[in-house]
Amino acid sequence: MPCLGSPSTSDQGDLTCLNWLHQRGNLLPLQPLPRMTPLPQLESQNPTPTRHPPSPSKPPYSFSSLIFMAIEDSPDKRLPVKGIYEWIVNSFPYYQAAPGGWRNSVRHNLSLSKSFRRIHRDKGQSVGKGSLWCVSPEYRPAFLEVLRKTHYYNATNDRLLSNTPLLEGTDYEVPVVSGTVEISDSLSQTLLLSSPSPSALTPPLSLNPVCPLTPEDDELVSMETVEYEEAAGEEMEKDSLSDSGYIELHYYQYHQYQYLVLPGDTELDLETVEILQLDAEAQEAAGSLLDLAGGGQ
DNA sequence: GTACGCATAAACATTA
DNA sequence: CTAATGTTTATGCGTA
Repeated sequence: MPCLGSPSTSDQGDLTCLNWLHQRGNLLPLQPLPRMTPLPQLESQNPTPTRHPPSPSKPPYSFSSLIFMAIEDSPDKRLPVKGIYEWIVNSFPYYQAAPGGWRNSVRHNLSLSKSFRRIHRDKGQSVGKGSLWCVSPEYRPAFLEVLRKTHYYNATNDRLLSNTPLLEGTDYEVPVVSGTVEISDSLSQTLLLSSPSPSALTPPLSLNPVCPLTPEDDELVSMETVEYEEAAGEEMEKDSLSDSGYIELHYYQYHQYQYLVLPGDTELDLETVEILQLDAEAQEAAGSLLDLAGGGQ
């Protein structure tokens, strides 16, 4: 599905689209990152840095945002912890020299935040330790909003930033989204149109689940698999059914209206969908969305 | 003063 | 056993 909102005519969805985010060069600082203390291997490659303070300062992004960007920047929209580490280190040299505690913070965020979901690796594909992590689709708009605000703050406060200790000497501005930015095919499939509601907290029902819980992806636990295994009485991951990926898989968006299409073509309005999402999360391992919908099918 | 979000540290359990 | 990973608790700080 193409990016709704007619990219050629609409600027509205630009910042909610991740075209700028997906492009490594756009996501990351366009200029070499300044650093406060020399990083030998990098300094040797760039012996004459321009206008650089000696050391990289801390990026203006929270750990949650960093994790989000790392996952979003991955081809499959899912990363192991190690992959998240690597992305952060590669993207923000601050963390190359930073004490190791930030890795603890990353893991802490992954575990504690409802924004991220853990996916068990397939046994056959289990190369390396641990699980893969993805972004919960319903939290993606909030992340985008945070990044957008960070972007605007940085983009419109250059002078202020230069006087702000936290950002002093940094160039972490997320580039202004341009309508001419090329969009990869895979990303264009996941572009979402911002909700008509101005509220960033309103889940704007992405067109595709960012957390790729697609049935055809045999590396992940599809909802069909969940239902099957639950029916078979096998022990399931605690919150797998509360994963709104089931809902997201059936999202369609028609112009400004969004519907949840339940199996059986039952359409619900946005408000009902949101209630259902909340209920689904509150009632983890709830047996049936149809039951939540009030008898349903 | 309080609540909240975030960062950080640490202890502990699990797993490859 | 070791290291990586994952969970949980505690604490401090800044901000609304």
